[in-house]
Amino acid sequence: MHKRQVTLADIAKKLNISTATVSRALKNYPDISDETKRRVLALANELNYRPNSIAAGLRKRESKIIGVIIPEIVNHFFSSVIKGIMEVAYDGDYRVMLCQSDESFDKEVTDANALFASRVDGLLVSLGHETKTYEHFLQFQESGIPLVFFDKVADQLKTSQVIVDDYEGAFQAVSHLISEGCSSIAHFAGPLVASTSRKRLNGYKDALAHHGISLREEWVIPCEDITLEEGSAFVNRFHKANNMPEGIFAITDSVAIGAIDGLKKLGYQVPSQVAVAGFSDWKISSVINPSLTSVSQPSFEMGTLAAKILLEEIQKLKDEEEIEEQVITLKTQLKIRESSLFTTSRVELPTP
Amino acid sequence: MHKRQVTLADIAKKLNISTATVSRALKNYPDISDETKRRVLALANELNYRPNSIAAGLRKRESKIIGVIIPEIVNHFFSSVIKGIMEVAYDGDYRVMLCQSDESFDKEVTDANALFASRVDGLLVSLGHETKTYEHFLQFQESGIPLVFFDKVADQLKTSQVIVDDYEGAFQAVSHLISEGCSSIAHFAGPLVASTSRKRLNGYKDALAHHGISLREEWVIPCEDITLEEGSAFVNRFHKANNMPEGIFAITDSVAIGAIDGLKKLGYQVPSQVAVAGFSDWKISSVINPSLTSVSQPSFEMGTLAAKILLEEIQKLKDEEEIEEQVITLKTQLKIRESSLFTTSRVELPTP
DNA sequence: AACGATACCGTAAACGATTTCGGAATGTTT
DNA sequence: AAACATTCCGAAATCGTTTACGGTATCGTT
Repeated sequence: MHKRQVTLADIAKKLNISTATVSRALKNYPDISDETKRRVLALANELNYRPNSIAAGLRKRESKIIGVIIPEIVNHFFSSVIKGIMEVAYDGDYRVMLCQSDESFDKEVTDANALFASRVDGLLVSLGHETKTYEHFLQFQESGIPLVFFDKVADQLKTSQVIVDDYEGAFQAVSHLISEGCSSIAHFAGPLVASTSRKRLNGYKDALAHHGISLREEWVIPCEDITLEEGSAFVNRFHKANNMPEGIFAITDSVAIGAIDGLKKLGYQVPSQVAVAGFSDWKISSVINPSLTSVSQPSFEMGTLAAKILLEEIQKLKDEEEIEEQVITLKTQLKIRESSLFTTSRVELPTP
Repeated sequence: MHKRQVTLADIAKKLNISTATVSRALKNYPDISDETKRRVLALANELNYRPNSIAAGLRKRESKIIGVIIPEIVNHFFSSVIKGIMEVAYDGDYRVMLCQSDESFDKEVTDANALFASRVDGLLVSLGHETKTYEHFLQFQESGIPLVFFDKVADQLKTSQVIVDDYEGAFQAVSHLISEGCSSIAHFAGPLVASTSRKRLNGYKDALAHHGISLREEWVIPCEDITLEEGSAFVNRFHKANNMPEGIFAITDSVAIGAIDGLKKLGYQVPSQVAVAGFSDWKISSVINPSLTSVSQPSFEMGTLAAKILLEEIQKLKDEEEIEEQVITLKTQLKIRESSLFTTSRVELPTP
């Protein structure tokens, strides 16, 4: 094992005082004389004493750690959320234990158990696609450990949530495509077990209905991996079927960008033949060609907000105050760019 | 505070045995009778007992946590590295405590101290730009806690490192631009305190020298934030000075993409008037227009490798074996795409 | 009957910090 | 001088698990 590290007892012994006094001196308690404080501080500094927060955690029954479970970290949206979480955690003097479920239910369960075993003071979760049951989160609720969901949430559980208005965002994006002249719009959807995917799909459907456009089931294709490749593959499929819509609304920007790429390679003009809109507004989406119309989600704010709510609940728990669950819905913003500016130079497609 | 959670003592009392026996039964020690094990397991299950790894950590003097410090998480390269780290950690039954220094030296120091206080069993670090001194990492070395650097490393410290061959990658990229016909090449460099930035700069310089092209200092501009905007701003600066090079080698893809965007807006043809190459090979780089030539770094492998080395060192420490520092250099791969395919339709620029 | 081997389990001391309770010493007030 | 307040500090319990050490009971062996 490692070399023994400096402890309170080491300092206490050298100064011929008790560990209690050392502990209090270091924490600047009022009932320790300035002289003693000075001596303790000096020696602690000299010996390079570092408090052992594991020991403190055991005694105080708090770890100063918050757990985070997300489906995937290599993802602009989630990494932004995490950044937001980490900033708030840092300011509140909390550490972040990060787990990636990799969209696997088993991993999510294992991670939840591991975080519980680590006695995190609170937990932030965005669910994976496979998750349909929530027993692995019950232990937190039963033990009274605050739990906040964000983005992909568990509606069945009574917890705080921070989500974006996926429905409204999708509705706006599709309405925009329609107002630009698209009379037929396909949707490259997400895996429909995800709450976000379902809400976007509903927004898509309702926008069509609202504008009197009938839904065609074959134009709703759910992605599995949500990749550039899928976007490309789907437009190829349409092309082969000789059934290309005038607009495409994709579950996220990667799929939209893949679609644009596929369309270009097939010889279609974007947006004059097929307009495209995405979701998430990746940094990159504004500089690609054509720049991509997309629904911007406040990912960083989602992270800070979720973390703030969690820390608040942790604090209230300490103070034995009542916790009431909050559900916060953040507004999206439609960023209109070249990929959907349809009317400028509309080119008729051959009728299928 | 939270509700009391089930402990070994609870189980022991109910079964009228000692906590020691319960502990051993749960860990399947051979000197506990099957009957007792059965009863303990059954009750533990019924009460939904969860081991408190904080207590275990204190007693065993190991936390089963590895710390990770990176400059920035909203970044494809780093998030991929983290993904690699987390996979290895997961398989080795370690938890990951993640800190983001935000390129701030003070935050890096605070994070290092916090991770030390949490008694992580090992630490993985990629340094921030501002870091010039390394005292905050000495405590780990002095306490014998394994420390592995990756990407942005501290050469002054005697630790294992996993890096990519930035020099060679840059050399290849610049040589490629030259072979495509660029007789003048600018470099949008990174902050030169970073080891990676310096190596890429050296690769750039040596490639020029190797091909008999003289270096022009005004064509080496160090970025500060490494953003799309900087790439754009720099080409604007060249344009205003009426001094546009035939090729641009950017420290990373975001800067390259920003440069391409800026060039387009200024009316330049890419690559026929100005060729561009980036570094990192972001996912997005292959689908933008023109697709971006870039040096691909094995980020995921870097993460898995660094984590594996760290876990090995932790294991060796336990077994009291000798640890010898390894320095592993991963090869880059030049992905040649449209943005640098110069010769096809070379257009002369007006002489400055 | 005496001894050793084996199987099974308990005692108690760690791990390092925190905190409750209280004690001693000094000063202050009546 | 007695009573009280204040200042400063220590003893010891505590958090929950692990583990070195030892103890008892049972059985087989000679």
